[in-house]
Amino acid sequence: MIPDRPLEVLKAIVRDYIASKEPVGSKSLVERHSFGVSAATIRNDMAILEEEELIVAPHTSSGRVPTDKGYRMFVDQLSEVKPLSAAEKVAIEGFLSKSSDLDETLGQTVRLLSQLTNQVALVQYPSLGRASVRHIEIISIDEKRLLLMLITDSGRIQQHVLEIPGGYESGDVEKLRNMLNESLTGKGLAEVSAIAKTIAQKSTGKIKPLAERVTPELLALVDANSQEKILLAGTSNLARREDDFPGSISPVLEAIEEQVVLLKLISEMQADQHGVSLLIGRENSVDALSSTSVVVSGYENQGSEIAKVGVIGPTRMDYSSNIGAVRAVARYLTKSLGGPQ
Amino acid sequence: MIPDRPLEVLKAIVRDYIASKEPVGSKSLVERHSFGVSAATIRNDMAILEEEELIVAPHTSSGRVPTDKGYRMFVDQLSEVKPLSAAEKVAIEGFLSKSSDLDETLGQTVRLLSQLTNQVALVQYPSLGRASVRHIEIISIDEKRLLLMLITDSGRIQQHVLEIPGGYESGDVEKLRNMLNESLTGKGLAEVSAIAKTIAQKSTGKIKPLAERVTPELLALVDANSQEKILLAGTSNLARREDDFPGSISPVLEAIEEQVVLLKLISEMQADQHGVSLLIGRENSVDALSSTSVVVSGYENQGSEIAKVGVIGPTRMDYSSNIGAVRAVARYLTKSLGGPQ
DNA sequence: ATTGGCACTCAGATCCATTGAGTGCTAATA
DNA sequence: TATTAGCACTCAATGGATCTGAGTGCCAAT
Repeated sequence: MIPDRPLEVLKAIVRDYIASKEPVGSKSLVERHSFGVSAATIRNDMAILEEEELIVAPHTSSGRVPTDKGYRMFVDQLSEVKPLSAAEKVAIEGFLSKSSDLDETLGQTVRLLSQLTNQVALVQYPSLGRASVRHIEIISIDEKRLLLMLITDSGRIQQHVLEIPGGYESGDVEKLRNMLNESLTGKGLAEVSAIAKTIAQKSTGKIKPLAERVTPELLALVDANSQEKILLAGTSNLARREDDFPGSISPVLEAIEEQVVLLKLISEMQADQHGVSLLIGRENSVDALSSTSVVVSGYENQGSEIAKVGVIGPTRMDYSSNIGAVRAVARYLTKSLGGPQ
Repeated sequence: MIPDRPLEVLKAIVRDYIASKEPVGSKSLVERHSFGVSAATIRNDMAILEEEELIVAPHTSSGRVPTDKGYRMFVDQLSEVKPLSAAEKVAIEGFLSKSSDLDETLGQTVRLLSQLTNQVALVQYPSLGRASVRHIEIISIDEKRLLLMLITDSGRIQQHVLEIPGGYESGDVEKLRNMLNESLTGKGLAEVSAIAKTIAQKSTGKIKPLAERVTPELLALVDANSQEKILLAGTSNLARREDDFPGSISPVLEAIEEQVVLLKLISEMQADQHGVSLLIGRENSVDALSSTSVVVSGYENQGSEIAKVGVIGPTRMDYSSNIGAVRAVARYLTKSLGGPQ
């Protein structure tokens, strides 16, 4: 539909605009790229692009700026993403090497990604939806308090302190723990609810009150944590690009801090071509984020995607390297979880 | 040293400036407050204040703005802080009522405080420095992996997954756990290091390799977590007050995200008069934070201060209500920890 | 000690002319 | 038919120049 050279012109416009932040005109275009044609010809091509709403002129007579649609075409045309530099690879490897628990890993990942891209990085905690129980533990803290823990196969650990006003006997606790583990280990979280209830009912004698105290808390734990969660890093990177946002950045920051919104956004995204999915500008439904783009990729554990990791920044971002970084980090994260975890 | 009326004038200037963001002049001052004297008189008073560097004129002939020193005098004169509104009290009580573990409590606290004050709120995790061991737990995750947990008396829970390439026997694990708990429960974290080492040495037979694998990790756990930690919320509140920062907010945001800097800052602060301590503008040593003020208060567990909670915002902030909110939240937090925890 | 009066200052708003990068169109050219 | 040179036109941005007004500092009078 769109001829070849105009497409090249679009790419050049996007690249120049990303680099300079200035609307780019026909003259500077022929200077910086060797199209082998004159500025007038480029102008004709630009007329086509404008016709297709891939670029717009901010003011009647100034250079052109890519529209969301223009950026979209640009990234869809992107045949290969910018590979990471050696230094960046070293950074990733270095971080990968330390095996540690999920919390630490995700915390480090998100900071790493934000430094790599100079954008706001985000990582979603593995959703408990598809997870299954690896282990349930009940630990005595003191005479009247127990710590209930739920460990899932994705490595996520949830805990809650519960008080037993009347105290408890450690033998009972152990029995209950064994009962719970026997019937729940390996089960999907969705099933926990039903099973745990029958355990509470079936239990007899001294254990019964304890079981009736503990199982609701266990359900609350499952529940409270099928609640998704996102880790953010590098918010100040957004502020540094202040002038990429019309008016003020504060609504943008507010929207980003609003986990629910972000979660909805990224969970609806489906990976495309490069294993990475992105929303450009108004492609996302959140008004405050209309001048930002989101780049995410899924990361996996045991072969299936468990959550997403990515960055969010101004529409005028370096898509190529951001896509590269997000993809790389997602892969390494997958590897990292597959290994020690 | 400074006569009465000029002091009143200073207070009025601070209040008006906080409310309006406009440099305040003698005329508007006599209009809005009933000093019972003329503008010319106020001007004389202002000359005194300027002499003392409590106020400055941004431009040769415009109204005056408080200096850091002026704000300082203002808060030191503050006899009583603004009490919380009924709605705010309800909010705090509501949040207090849910007993939950430390992570949740702190997370909710920091969000609450940020909403209450419309500032960036921060809460420091209880420092492990003075904490002592409440319980050590080792949980089997699967054949080759153990989860090591350290629970301190402040309720902080630390965990780390460790791999035992050669596998282990559950009996050994239990023995080791008992040994560790017997000798470490109740001990201060500082002592853990020495004691744990002797345990590793004294242990014999089958347990020895396991002990030698586990104790270093335990130390790492103690170590990694005497590393202080801060929780932040409401970063966008800073952005909303963009124009209170000369140039750009981004260096401010960067400084705030830099936990180390923040930690150093607040750990050096000593509570004064209202049980709250504050750093105003350049009173703090971080350059990027020269136009912000920090308001913190300590919160306690078992009678001694374990960490700090507070807000950070532009120097031009409503000190009275922020001090009130921080103090209230610190108290409730103390109560909340004293109760369920 | 306080006040009215007055000359003075200076940031900010408003207006205007200039500049120049960039456009769209047309007629000529390959 | 595609490309190009040429040209008139547009309009944001820039830089004075001028005006305005809030606010000051000072002095003489009370």
